[in-house]
Amino acid sequence: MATKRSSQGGATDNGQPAKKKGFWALGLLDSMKDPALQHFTDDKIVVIKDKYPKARHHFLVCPRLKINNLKALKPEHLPLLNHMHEVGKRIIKESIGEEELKYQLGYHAIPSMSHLHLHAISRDFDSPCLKNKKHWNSFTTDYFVDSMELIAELEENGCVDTSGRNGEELLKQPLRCHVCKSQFANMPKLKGHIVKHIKK
DNA sequence: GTTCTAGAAC
DNA sequence: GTTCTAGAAC
Repeated sequence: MATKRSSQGGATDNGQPAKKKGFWALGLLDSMKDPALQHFTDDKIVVIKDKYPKARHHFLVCPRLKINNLKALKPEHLPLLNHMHEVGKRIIKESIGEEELKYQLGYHAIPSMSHLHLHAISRDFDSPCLKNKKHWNSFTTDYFVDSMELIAELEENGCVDTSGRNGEELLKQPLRCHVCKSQFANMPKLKGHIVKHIKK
């Protein structure tokens, strides 16, 4: 067999160009529909486990309503955002259980995946899937938009404006421990360090 | 979002 | 020599 990379997402391999540009960016919509990945659902939202968790506990809270990004948010979405926040908080707490891990709830300023999704993630960041600077800075710099702050901004201004943040810049920031702010030259050194902050 | 890998960094 | 990052392809 001429084994190229096995095509994902049901694309055929015989020159059938089922591959649109950025097809992967819609993967979240497929994951939402897959009962095997659904951790919790109600009439407003679907909660799935992140396919590549960046910490010991990592969930995505997705509204059933189609909302493309933070820019599309309007005051009418506030009840939904509050609901996502509350359910996300409950689920991450339940998942963490007895462990003494903190957590954070929020959105990426410029997400890679289409469709709005709230990250509910424990703050150990102890995961083999957390591999590079972009991963790290997307959760530990202002690239990560805190859910409560986002809700407050929408309440005050009637919209969410992330144009003040330079996403590219934030992702290139030096690697710093999120607990003690120590700086590290590379990912292995950072990862070796952060586990020391986890109470066992 | 991930995987792969060239070449920079060590 | 090996480790690690970062950019292209997917």
